[in-house]
Amino acid sequence: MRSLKYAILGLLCRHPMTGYEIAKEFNYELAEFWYANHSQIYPELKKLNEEGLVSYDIEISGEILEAKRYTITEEGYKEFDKWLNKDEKMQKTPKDIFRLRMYFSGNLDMEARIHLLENQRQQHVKRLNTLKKRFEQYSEVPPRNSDRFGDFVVLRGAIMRQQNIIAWIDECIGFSKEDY
Amino acid sequence: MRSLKYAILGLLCRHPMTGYEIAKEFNYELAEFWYANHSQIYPELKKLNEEGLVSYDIEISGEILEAKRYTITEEGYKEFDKWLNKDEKMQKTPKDIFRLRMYFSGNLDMEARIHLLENQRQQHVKRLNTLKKRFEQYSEVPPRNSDRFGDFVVLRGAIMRQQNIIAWIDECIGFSKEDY
DNA sequence: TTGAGCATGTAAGTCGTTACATGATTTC
DNA sequence: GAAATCATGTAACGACTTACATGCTCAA
Repeated sequence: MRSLKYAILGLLCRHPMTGYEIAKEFNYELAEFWYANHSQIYPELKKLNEEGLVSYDIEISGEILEAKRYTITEEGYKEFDKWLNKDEKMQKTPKDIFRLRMYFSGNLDMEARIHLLENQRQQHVKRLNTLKKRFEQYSEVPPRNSDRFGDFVVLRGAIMRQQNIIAWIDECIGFSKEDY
Repeated sequence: MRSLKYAILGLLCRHPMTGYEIAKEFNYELAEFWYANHSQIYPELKKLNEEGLVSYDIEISGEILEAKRYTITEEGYKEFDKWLNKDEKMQKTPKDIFRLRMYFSGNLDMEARIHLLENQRQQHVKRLNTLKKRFEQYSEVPPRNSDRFGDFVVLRGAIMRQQNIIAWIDECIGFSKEDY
């Protein structure tokens, strides 16, 4: 499916970037729904360049240190736009190790089960608070044709997702504590 | 991490199964949070057998057709139990192509964006209805030390997750339609 | 001068998908 | 007799992770 290809092209639509900057982006804002390590990004950029979808200029910092600043080409933009407009089948529900564990939780006693749930809950609450903090920067919905609109809706989605997981965990804790 | 290993061991804790049956399970109930194809399962079972975590007996249907029915060993159960009790770090948020698309939706005009959202919404509603139907079999919460308890909580989690995604999509549609 | 961050790359290995490959049994 | 389902396996490829490998720049 070459998803990484489109993730990179999409970022380059905004403005030219180096591989290093793309990697940072993939480990901060985008990390809510996409990520990649530099070891995947550099080869992909090389490939995109060979395919004529991006080009680059070399920038020098100090005396020697080189950085390749990549720009999307006309052809690259066309391909990205085609992808962006394409209807897609809903993706398979993602694998979730914690849910797998809960699926098998009949093998656990009450204390162990609740311990696992509380531990997971705590981590998700922490995550949620980070997201909420980041959300504070938006005093209103950004213009819908701006880049910030995209940032805004996925951040909102990430918050809702976290809240939902916490609600589920709370239900699970409740079910585990009740006596039947 | 060998997650597939533990998914298989967990299933075999319930009762002995053939590779074919495991594959079916991974494409029906478990599909809400785990899945694997037979091409991954057969080699894994072979490996687990070599490691002494499972054993098998050969069953014959008709005249010739052989099936290997796998049973978890004492050692296999011990390893599974150790894994099940282990606290785990919250997993990275899963990759989500539709969210990636929405992140870049500033490049789309209103009609195109809403079209994508409506299309996705429809698929998620359909999925939700299937899940709700499956949920009807539970008139009450199953005993918490039974296998059905695990089935129940993950199904409940899948329903909540679907509802949440739909709520997010609806918000996105709302934001896209408003005028600023 | 030392450490954090900038910057790029490759290699080995694991995980997962799709396709290839074969054949038996049951049900209509 | 045909089709669906049972049953098992391998091969090739692509996606992703972890580790290896190197060297520069800037600020404290």
